[in-house]
Amino acid sequence: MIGEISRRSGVNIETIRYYERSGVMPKPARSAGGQRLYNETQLNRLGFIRRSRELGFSLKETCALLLLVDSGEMTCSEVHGMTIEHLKDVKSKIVDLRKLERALKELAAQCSLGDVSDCPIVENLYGIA
Amino acid sequence: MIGEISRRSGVNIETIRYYERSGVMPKPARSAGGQRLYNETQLNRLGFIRRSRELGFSLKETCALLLLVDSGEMTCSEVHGMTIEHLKDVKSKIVDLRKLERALKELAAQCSLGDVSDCPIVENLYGIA
DNA sequence: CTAAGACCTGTAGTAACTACAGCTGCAAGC
DNA sequence: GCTTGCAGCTGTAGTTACTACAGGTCTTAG
Repeated sequence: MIGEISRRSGVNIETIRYYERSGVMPKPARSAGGQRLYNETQLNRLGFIRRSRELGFSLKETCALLLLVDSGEMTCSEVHGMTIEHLKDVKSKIVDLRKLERALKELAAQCSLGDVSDCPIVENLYGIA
Repeated sequence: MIGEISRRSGVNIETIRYYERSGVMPKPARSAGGQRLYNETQLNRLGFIRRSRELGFSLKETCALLLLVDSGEMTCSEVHGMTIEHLKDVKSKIVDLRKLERALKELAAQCSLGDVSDCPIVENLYGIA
C-alpha cells in the first residue's frame, strides 16, 4: 500500500505516484481492487531517489544513476564522474550566492533606516546610483 | 517598440510581454497597428525589475517593492527590511549548499574510481553504508 | 452493514520564464 | 503598387518537481 511505503521512505504519496508517471519508479503490482502494492526492492529504490534528490541531483540525473545501476553496467568511475560534475554546479551556485550576499549587504549598509522615501536600495535598483 | 526596449533594458521580448501579463509592467500605449509603444519611465521600470531579479528577489517581492515605490508611501526602513529578509534566505541557501558540497566531496573521496560495479556512492544512496 | 479512512484517476496549479504556430504591421527597394 | 522580409501580435504549451484538489472507489473495523 502506498501509504505505508510513503511513511517508510519519507516520500510524499503524491510524489510517489508522480515518480511512477515520470518513469523513475516502475509500475507496481496491484491488489484485486486496483491499489498499488510494493515490496522491499521498491522501498529501497524510493530511498535511493530521496537521498539522491537531497544531494541536489535532478530527477533526470537520478534517473541516469538508476539506469546505470539497473543495467548492471555501472562502474564506480562513471558514478564518481557524475558526482564531481554535480559538485561543480553546487560550487558555482555557492560562488553566485556569495556575490549576491555581498551585494545585498553593501546595499543594506547604505540605508538611513529612516521614515524617508529616499532609499539607496531603490535608487540602486533604478540604476541611479 | 518592444524590440528597442528589450535591447536597451536587457530584458527578453517574451519576458517583457510576460511581465505585462503578470501585472508587474503596466499595459503600454499602442500604435495604430496595435504594436506596443514605450517611454523612458517604462524603460527605467524594466531596469529596476531586471536588477531586482538579479539580486534574487522573486517577482512577487519585486512587485511589492515597486508597489511601495509607486504608492509614494515607501520608507527606507521598509525597503531595508525586505532586503535583510531576503539576505537571510540567501545566507541559509549558502549554508545548505555548503553542507551539500561537503557531503558530495566526502562521498566522492571514497571512490576507487575503478571499472568496478562496487561504488560507495551508490551504496550510500541505497542506504547500505 | 455502515462509516471512516485510505486509495484511485485525471486535471490544474506553482515560479518565471521560453518557445513555438500562425497571423499582421511596417518600411524599403523595385 | 507590389513584394520581401523582419518585427511584432495573440494564444497556447512546454520546462522542473512537485502539490492540491474533485469526485469517485476500496478496505477494514465495529
